[in-house]
Amino acid sequence: MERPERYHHGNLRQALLDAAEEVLIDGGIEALSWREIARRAGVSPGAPYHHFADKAALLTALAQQHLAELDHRFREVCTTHPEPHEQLRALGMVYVAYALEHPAAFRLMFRPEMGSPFGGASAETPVFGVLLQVVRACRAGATGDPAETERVACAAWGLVHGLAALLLDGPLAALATDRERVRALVATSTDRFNVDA
Amino acid sequence: MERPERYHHGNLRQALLDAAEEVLIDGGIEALSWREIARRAGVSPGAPYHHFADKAALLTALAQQHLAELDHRFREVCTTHPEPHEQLRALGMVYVAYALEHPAAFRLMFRPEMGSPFGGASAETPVFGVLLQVVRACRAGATGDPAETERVACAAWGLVHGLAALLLDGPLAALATDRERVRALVATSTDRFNVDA
DNA sequence: TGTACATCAGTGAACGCGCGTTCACTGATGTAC
DNA sequence: TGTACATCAGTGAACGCGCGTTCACTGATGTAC
Repeated sequence: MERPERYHHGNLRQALLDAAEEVLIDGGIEALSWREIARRAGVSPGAPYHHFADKAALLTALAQQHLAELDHRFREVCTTHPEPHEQLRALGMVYVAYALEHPAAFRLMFRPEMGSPFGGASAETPVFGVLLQVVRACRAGATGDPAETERVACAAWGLVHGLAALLLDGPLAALATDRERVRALVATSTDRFNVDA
Repeated sequence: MERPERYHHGNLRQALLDAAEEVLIDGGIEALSWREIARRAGVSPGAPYHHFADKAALLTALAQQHLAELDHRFREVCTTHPEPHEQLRALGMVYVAYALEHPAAFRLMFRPEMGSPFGGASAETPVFGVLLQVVRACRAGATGDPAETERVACAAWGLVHGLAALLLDGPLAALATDRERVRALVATSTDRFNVDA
């Protein structure tokens, strides 16, 4: 926020990302213009080009930053909960909570023009990688079809992602502010989903 | 498409909606500008104002048109399948299929700036109304908590909505073209979700 | 330690663009007598 | 059936706007000697 009043900002790259985050919070995705971001960072509209090739590059970087944070929270969940089924339930809660906590950023990650910052659905994919591991742990020992395991992981993701999406921009928006009802909805959802082989 | 070459178009309102649908198909939501829609309808940029208050009104009407179509398909499913659990499975398939068939329109319905054309999640809500009815039928006879029934319906919606969203704009996009794998994924998802009381 | 100079990271004015919307207008249509 | 006229549904030029990006520039920094 503070104007630099000088050349050589120091770390304009991160400052731009922070400014973009601010814009995202204040005005949503609509407000996310190159010029507005530069304005917030207290810098001329040409300056960002020294750090990002274009607007898309900046937004991609921002989305990836959030993705990394969500991945971090996922891993945390796994260390604080011992049992895989418990982990799964907690992951769902964390996922929906993150979406409600950072609505605009969450939407940004799934904008069609972003080209899916996740990059796919494999064990190496951030966020999904953790989910897949936990689903595998739930099904460990059983002689299940690996393809089915993957489908189950995708379905589990779909479940919580759908809840998040409906709460943010869908007909469940009215519920989003009631933390307890959201909690109950997510609990019902995950409890009724059978991961086991 | 055909230029009118005359005043008094006849049914410009629907022609504009058709043109907007075309734009949506060809260029996605990004391309959906007021001027482009008028251009496609073969009409000057001022003309649409006789039929829609502004751009938002046109887009809302378009979204509602799709919503009505999806609702129609939902009701069809209920008449062609006798058993509620079967209906539920079929509804999931239809929902995801509609999203993949009309990707841009599906996205449009859930754009935050659209203010959710659904309008909520009650028995009167299009699409969800049918879903709720079917979930109730699945749980008929049991002495379940009505609030739980509603949560289950929301969860079921979340499940298929999430799958659709991940297939359209998420990490499952690569799967979207493989109809058989999509089918299997949706089947796994719904089969593993327990609606019963 | 001091100086010369290349490089880096900013400025700010300017570009062309397509946008949504307005407005005075005009031709076609429908109605009253 | 013919005419006068109000109303409806278009035209197309114009508005101001903010946008992403470019560009010649300039001040600050770091390095070599």
